[in-house]
Order: sequence, then C-alpha cells, then structure tokens
Amino acid sequence: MDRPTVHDLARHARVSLATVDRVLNGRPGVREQTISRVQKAIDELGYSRDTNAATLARKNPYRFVFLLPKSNTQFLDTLIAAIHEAASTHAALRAKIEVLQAPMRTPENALEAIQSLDPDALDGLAIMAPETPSIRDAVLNLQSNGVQVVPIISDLPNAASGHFVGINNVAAGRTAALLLGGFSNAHHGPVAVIGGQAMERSFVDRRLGFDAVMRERFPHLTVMPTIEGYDDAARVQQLVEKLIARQPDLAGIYLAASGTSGLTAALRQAKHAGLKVVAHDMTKASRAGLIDGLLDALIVQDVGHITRSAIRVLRALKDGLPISAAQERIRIEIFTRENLPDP
Amino acid sequence: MDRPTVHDLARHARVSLATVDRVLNGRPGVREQTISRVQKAIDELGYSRDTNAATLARKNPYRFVFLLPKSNTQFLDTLIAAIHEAASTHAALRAKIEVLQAPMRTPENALEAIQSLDPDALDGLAIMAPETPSIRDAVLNLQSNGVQVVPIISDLPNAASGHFVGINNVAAGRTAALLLGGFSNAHHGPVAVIGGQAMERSFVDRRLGFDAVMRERFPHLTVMPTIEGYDDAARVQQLVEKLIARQPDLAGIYLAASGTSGLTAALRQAKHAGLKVVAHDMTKASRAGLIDGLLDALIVQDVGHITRSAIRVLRALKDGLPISAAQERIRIEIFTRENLPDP
DNA sequence: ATCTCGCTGATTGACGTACCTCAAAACTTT
DNA sequence: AAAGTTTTGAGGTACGTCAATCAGCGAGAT
Repeated sequence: MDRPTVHDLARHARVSLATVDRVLNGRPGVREQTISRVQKAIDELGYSRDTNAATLARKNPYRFVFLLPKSNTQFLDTLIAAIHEAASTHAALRAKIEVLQAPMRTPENALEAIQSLDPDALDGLAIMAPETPSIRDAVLNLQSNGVQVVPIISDLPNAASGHFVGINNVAAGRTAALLLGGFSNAHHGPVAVIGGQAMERSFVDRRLGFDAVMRERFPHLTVMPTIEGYDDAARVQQLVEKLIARQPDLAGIYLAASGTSGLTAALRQAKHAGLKVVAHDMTKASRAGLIDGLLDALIVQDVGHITRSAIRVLRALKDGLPISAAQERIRIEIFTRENLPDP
Repeated sequence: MDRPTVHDLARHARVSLATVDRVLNGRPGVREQTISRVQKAIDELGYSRDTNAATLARKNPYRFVFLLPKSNTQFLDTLIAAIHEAASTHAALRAKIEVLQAPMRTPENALEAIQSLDPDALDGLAIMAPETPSIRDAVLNLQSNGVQVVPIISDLPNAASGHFVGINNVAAGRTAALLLGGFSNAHHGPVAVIGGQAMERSFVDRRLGFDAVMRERFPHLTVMPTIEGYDDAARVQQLVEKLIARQPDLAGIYLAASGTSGLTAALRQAKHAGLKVVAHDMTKASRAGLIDGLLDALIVQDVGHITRSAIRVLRALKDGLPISAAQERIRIEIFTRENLPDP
C-alpha cells in the first residue's frame, strides 16, 4: 500500500543505498550492469521519487534559464515579468531561475547564446527560438550533456522532442479564421495575414490552421500571401498603412505575431467598418485596441501559466517524474471587448 | 537570504519550539499573549511554512470531500472522473479525497448531507450547490468548526467567502451572447435561455452577463424569459421541442446549464439554418452535437483544472499559505467544430 | 500544605531523500 | 601475484516540520 522508498529499491536490487543514490542522481562510478539492476527494481516496484523529501534534502538549487529573443515587444515584456514573478515563488522550491536574451534575427546570435551556456552549471533550459538547423543542433548538444530543454511559445519539434509548453498554434490559427470569418459575415474581400519571420514555427502553424478553415468555411474571403512583420511595431505599422491604402476593400487582418502596437497605430487612422481584425496576446496596446474597437478579437496565451508550466516540466524531467499532459496543456483564451477581464 | 524556520521563530519570540508548533498548528494550551508574540515573530520574519517539510512530516493525511449534486448529468460524470484521477495523484501528497453526492432539488437534502459530515474528521470541503439560506448556514457552521470550504463551479458568495474555484460565470454569459449574436448575423428573432434551477448562482451570473451584452450589442434579438430545465436531459428535450414548435422564427438557444444531451436530441429533429445554439461543458453529447452541427459553439470549463485548483486552495487554506489568484483563475475555453481538440 | 490545572520548555524520533566520507571489495593490468 | 583502478558498501548528517512525551512552573482551589 505504501509507496516504495529508496530502501526498498536497495533491498530489491541487492545493492546498497549509496548505489541506488548514485543511479537515481546520475552520479558516476556505477557499472552498466548494476544500473540496469536498479532500473529493473524501479520498474518492478513502481518507485517514484518523493518530491517533498527530495527538495527538502537538496542543497544546491536547480538552475533553470529562460532564453528569449532580444527584441522589445510588449509581449516579451509581459513574459519576462511573469518569469521574474515565478522566480521569486520558486526560490522556496530550490530553483534558481534566470532570463537570458539574445538577438535572434540571425541564427548565429542565438547559437552563440546557447553555446555560451555551461552545461555543467545548468539543469534546464526553456527556449523560445525559431527552428533553424544550427539552433536545433545546439539544443541537441546541450541535451546530450544532461541539460533538459523545453521549447516554449514556439515549438522545436525536431530538437527538444516530447514536451512543448505553449498553445496549440494550429488550433489558434483555426480559431482566428473562425473569428474573422464569423465577424465579417457575408462581406467579400481580401484578408491579410501578418507574421513574424518565416522560420518561426509558431507562425507557420498558425498560418496552417488559418488557411485550412478559411478555405473550408469562408471561401468568399481570399487570403493574401504572408507579410513578414519581424515582430517589429514600426515595421508592422508601415506595412499596414500601405496595405490599407492599396486595398480599400480589405475585409480582414490577422496579425499572427508581435507588433500589435504598430497595428493599432495604423488602424487608428484608417479603420473602416467592414474591416475586421484579429491579433494575439494581451498587452497594453492590444488591450487598448480592443477597448477602442480597433481590434475585434484577441487570442491570448497566459504567460503566467506558460512560465509555471515550463518550470514544472523542467523539474519533472530532471527528477525523472512523469508529466501530466492534461495539466500542462496551455489554453487559448479569446477576448473581445465584451469579455475583457480587469487588468 | 535563507527563509526563516521554526527555530528562528522560537528564538525571535523567546519561546520554545514546542510553543511555536502549538501556535502554528492551532493546538490548545497557549495563552493569548504568547500566541500574539509568536504571530508578531511570524510577521516580522516573514515566515511561511515549508510545504515540503510539512507534508513529509505529516502523519495523518488531510481529508478533503467533494460534495456534489446527485443527478446523472454527463457533466457530473466528467467532473467525478477528474476528482478520482486527482485523488490517486494526491495520495502521494498526503491527502485523502472523497466524493459525496446528495440530491439537491430540495434544500433539505443538501443540508442533511452537509450536516452528516463530521467536522473533526474533515479538513476541507469543496462544494457545488445552490445558494439557499440553509446551505449557507450549514457551510458557515462547518467553517466555524475549523473546516475549510471552497465553492466550486457555482459560487456561494455569502457563505464561503474569499475563494471560488470556477469560471467567471458573468463573463461566460457575456461570451455566450457574443457568440450567439455574432453567429446569427443580421437575423432578427427571439432567443431562448435555458437554465437549471433559479437559485443556482452560476446560472444567475450567466444570465446576467448574457442579457447585458444582448441588450448592448444585439438589440435586434429579443431575449425570452428563462426556462428552467433542472439539469435534466429528458425535461430539456421536451422543452426545446415545444419551444421550436411554437416559435418557428427562433434565432438562438443558449443552454446555460446541464442537459445538453436532451438539447441535441431535440435539435436533431428540428434544427433549421437560422437557429444558432450555444451550450456549456464538454461531454459526449456536446462533443457529438458540435461535430454534427447541432451546436455552434461550446463554452467549456476544464474539470481537471477545477479539481486540482480546489485541492490546492483547500491545502493552502489549511496550511495558512497564500493563494496565488492568478494561478487559480479558471479559464473559459471556446470550442467550435473548427477547433475541437481530440478527445 | 497539598493538589490540580493551565501553560510552557526541553528533547526526541520520525518522514524520504541528498550528499558526503572512508574503507572494502571486485575487477584490470602489468 | 602484485599493483593499480573501478565499483560498491556502510554509515552518517542534514533538510524543516510534525507529533509526542515528560518535566517544571505558578496560580488558585481544597
């Protein structure tokens, strides 16, 4: 009935406590053969580490790093604030959490940032980055040195396999299409999609879902080719201004990346009744945009949840504990002017 | 730098460890004056209990009870399944979790169920019940006997004050209105709202939000008086069948309570293109209804999250720890046929 | 003067794991 | 077979709290 302890493991595997400890914590000096004996005991007894006792006994705190793009979007600001808040909470739980930012417009910079991390002084990495081959390799290299890696916000399916902490971006794209299509009723016209940069997995997925629903359900709206906004508000503003000037019959805009403040700035001048706009993430600009009627709907991922989930997942991976997929699923929230919560 | 321990408290308050323990755990045999000395030390040092050490040391597990209405809705089935799953997870965390069901159509039965609970053998109660005076009093009585109470799904604002675990039902109602109004475009016509029973706070709130948005944004739709479905599928089916027969120009139905299987059964016979339908909660029936096009949108609260959050809140209350409001906020999810996740 | 009772102190042993040391045993290599 | 290296064992301390025991103090009651 009671759950097995390390003592039970030792007895069952006919080794000493010290050996069990060495295996559990990946310390050196154990023969392959003995490791597998202990592993077998773990499987047979269904042992899992008692987290309470473990964190209580732990001397050195875990060290987790969040590696984010260096670009000053409002969304990143909210994300970083959430990380710092979680960091103070987790000080009690023996985890040291830091934020690192690196320019990611060119893969070289991101690579450099990853390589600057010392695998021996690092337990886990939560990373938000585009999926370039060099980044993928750097991540795989870190992992082979015992560092747990979790992609956040934007997935890296070919590198850190297994767990991604963020919304289902395909579903987000589908939802965006549904909202845009639903709001624009029977209007005909072109719909513009603005992304960040091409290699960003999150945008690729959103576009995928968006196009699928647009094609199936709203054939009267024609989706234009992607415009790259590089998550830069000034650039987005310019692009949108041009767009509206050239396409007076524009039926919708889907901003599937950052730069919302640029979007709302452009719309403030030029939005017409037929134009419906959907964007992502809750920031000062997007909130104001909703209230002022410049944005019609917002698809939101809660940065607090993402942060906490990433930390939980890193801990679980490090402790060899199972991850509850249902609990770690990050939800999409849809906000309009009507159901906007207090700040 | 390090967080203070009970030893620091004892030294600072110039009492013994035993006394600190008595104060912290509410055991008898300490003078008021001494209690406040210890309290002062707690405040000054910013002490908070180390949860890991506490659960590790705890001999007797916490005993938490979920008290739910006894009625066989599919939603309750999913909720109970979620509770049982959480129970098995929390066995390791020294908490015994049970489910109790009582008929709640009349307040007397619910009252009886609450009164049958022995306050001495109970640490926390998560309760889903309508807000009647007698239930409120029974809850207050339990609380004064040291039992922590948290309302779930449906709030009890005048009894268990402070923490409610569930979605913001006013916002849910607003969202429902937005969806119904948005989907039905320029159609005119009556919109029906079906509730459970009048005293249920969750329904009252939903109705409030729904009406507000309907009035403000969709004046071309006229909202009919509430129909009480008593969360009973057969009754809902009958009511909807009659409704559609009598009101051939019906523009929308908002089912703000349980009984979705009855709704879809009725719609399967009679739904016409102009009729838009919004309901709550993910069940077998509502899922099928979405896929078959009988329901246009679903407002969903994740029962797993609600369950886990309720347990966390009860633990935190019992341990005298702060509750992170941001973390415990339960989110609304909106599903349509287009963004329905795999089961 | 003794007894009871309410309050407080002092001390101790869990709980399950991490982390460390020292020495012994088991293999390898020469 | 000796010397060297790797692997394993035995045992202890620490983490912070809970829970229990026993002893002692003073105040009021008998």
